[in-house]
Amino acid sequence: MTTEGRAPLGRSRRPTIKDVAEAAGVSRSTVSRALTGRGYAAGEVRERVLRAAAELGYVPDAMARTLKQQVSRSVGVLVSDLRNPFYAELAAGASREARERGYTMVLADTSLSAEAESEAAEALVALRVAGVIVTPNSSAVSTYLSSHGIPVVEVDRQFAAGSTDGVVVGNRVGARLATSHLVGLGHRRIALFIDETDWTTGYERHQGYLEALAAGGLTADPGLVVSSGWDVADSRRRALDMLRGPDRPTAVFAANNVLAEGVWRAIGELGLGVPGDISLVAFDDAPWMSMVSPGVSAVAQDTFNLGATAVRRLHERIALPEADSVTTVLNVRLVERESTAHPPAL
Amino acid sequence: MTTEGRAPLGRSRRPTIKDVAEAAGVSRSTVSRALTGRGYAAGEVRERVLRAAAELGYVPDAMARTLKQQVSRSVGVLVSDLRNPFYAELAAGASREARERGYTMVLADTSLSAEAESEAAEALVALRVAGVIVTPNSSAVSTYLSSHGIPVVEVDRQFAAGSTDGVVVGNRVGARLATSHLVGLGHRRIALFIDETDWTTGYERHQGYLEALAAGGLTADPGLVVSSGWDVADSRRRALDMLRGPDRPTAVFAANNVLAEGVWRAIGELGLGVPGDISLVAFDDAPWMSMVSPGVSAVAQDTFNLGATAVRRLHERIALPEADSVTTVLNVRLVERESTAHPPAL
DNA sequence: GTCGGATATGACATCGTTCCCACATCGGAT
DNA sequence: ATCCGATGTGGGAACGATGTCATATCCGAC
Repeated sequence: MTTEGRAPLGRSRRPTIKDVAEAAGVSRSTVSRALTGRGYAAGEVRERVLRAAAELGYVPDAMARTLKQQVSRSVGVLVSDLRNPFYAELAAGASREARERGYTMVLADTSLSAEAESEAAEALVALRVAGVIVTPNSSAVSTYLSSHGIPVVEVDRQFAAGSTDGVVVGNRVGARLATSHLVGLGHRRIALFIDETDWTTGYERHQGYLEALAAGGLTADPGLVVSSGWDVADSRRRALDMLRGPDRPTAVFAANNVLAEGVWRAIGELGLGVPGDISLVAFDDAPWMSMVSPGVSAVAQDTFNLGATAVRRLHERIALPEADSVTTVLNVRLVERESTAHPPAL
Repeated sequence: MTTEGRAPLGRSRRPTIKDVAEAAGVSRSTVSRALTGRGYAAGEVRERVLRAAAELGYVPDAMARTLKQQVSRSVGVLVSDLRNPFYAELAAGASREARERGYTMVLADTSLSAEAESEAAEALVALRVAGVIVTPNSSAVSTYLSSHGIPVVEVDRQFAAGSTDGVVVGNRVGARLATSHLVGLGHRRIALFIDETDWTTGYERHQGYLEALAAGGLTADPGLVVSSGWDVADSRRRALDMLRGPDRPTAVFAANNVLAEGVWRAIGELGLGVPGDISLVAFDDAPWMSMVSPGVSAVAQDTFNLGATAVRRLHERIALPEADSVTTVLNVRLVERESTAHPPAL
């Protein structure tokens, strides 16, 4: 609490490199060299500096450093919806990997809105982040960030394949796996619940579904492909409609965990038996799927790893800005639980 | 792609305020005034500047600005585990509120480790964030950050009540609510699953449990209070032990969603009926609790709002650094589902 | 015709770092 | 004695923004 020296150190001004220099009786340059390890600093002097720094509780100003060096140690992470366990886990993976590589993570939840996404992107440009990983809602983000010279990695889905790096999962394979599983059990009327087919995820999963049907010698019935909105409420509503209607399917493949939740709730409300009346398989293995009874079969993706891999890719990209862009595809696997069985006998 | 002027603008250097100034034919000062709106700028000039800035795609460097102004527009958010829906939702709430108030969010997952927490805290000091909200693992963070003059808000649990702000929920009330509910149904052997009782959350929930027992005229049996580890696996193991043992309880109150999951799984594995053989109520209403059947009764906290409120509190604190510290307590409510009923007849 | 306020703009120091350069000292070789 | 490389250290100019201050011009009032 005692005020020291002539400068109004007063209550508490953060110590700067200058304060450390004075305390150690050397110049700012020397302190910088001693602390960063770049350039000469005699053993005894280095020790003195380190001691002074520790004593003052000196923490170098990342802003000033970044400004001078023109490279930041922060990466931006843009995800659609942290409340969805998929994105939360992806962010968790990114966080761990970022920490391990010495990056801090600037995160924004873009709420599936293109506007929030642009705003966030601009903030990241202002912060001069070293790179960004994003689950894009449009092609605008990647374009915008790239135009500002910021490396981008698109995760989960891609809008700018070819011009930016991507880390995705085997959507087509996964969808085929899930659908084939149903076909193999003898189902012939298999519905697909999907939110959009413009994004790569939706498109690929739809394709995988169709491929599996074709491979099983089934003709695809467009009436069985339900374009749902992105939320549980809408999915549930549409599932109720479909399951109440005539000629209902004997199995449903839900293209993501949110849609699966809607379908699951609808099934429960209608008092239908799973898998007795209807089989259900989901893309993306959310925690609840292993908690409910019967457990829901699902295509599991290593979401945590998806985030971690994206940060690794970004790190490499930052090191080699001019290298050709790469899309990494992570494998998925089908987790069979109790929600899938033979269709009911006629 | 054409190189312009004498300076090596070359491929792409980010435009600075100087570039805008030259393009608009004015000085840097004028550009600054025109863009920030602080100080004079004639209508025509302002327009010219804005146009030049837009044309160049100029985005002010937040680093330089922060360095000069000595105040940043970033807040730090430190959470224990993004994979836990509780923390994910808290982060989501913080994110939305941060965006609304014009802050960017620097987030770190501290993995329940004190070491990661300190590291992250130091990074936040280096970044000169305007403030930090944290779900603390120890008292060290708040102390450390405060000593560097950074405002802190502790969320969910408090280690530094009195000296820093806090935003928590009515833990004691909630636990009493849950336990009383069981007592009211006629249960006399009610187990408590809890991970630790050093943190305020654990302590208060334990107290609430005890109070409810006392109010119901029951004597607390220490053998019914299970100190579990923090993960599902351990909780499950201990639940198996207890439920297999003699004289098992007729009801369990799990002090958080992770413990509840362990207990739920154990019950399922043992083939016990809920609520026929055993009633279950949880603190913290995780998504799966409304998905499973029977639904799990739970003390619901508005977790999203918890994060949002913390950011609001932080914002106020930043504005008034010297004001007395405040602890905000959010209300909880008991959501009754089907996992709680009268104890089995003897 | 000069004064003074309003209106506008630019020069320049500054924030906390880094790092290029100049410079100092020293021991040993010529 | 002089020169040289090796070993250290400090001075000072950046980085990109802001904001204070000085200054320039104009207009109307005395």
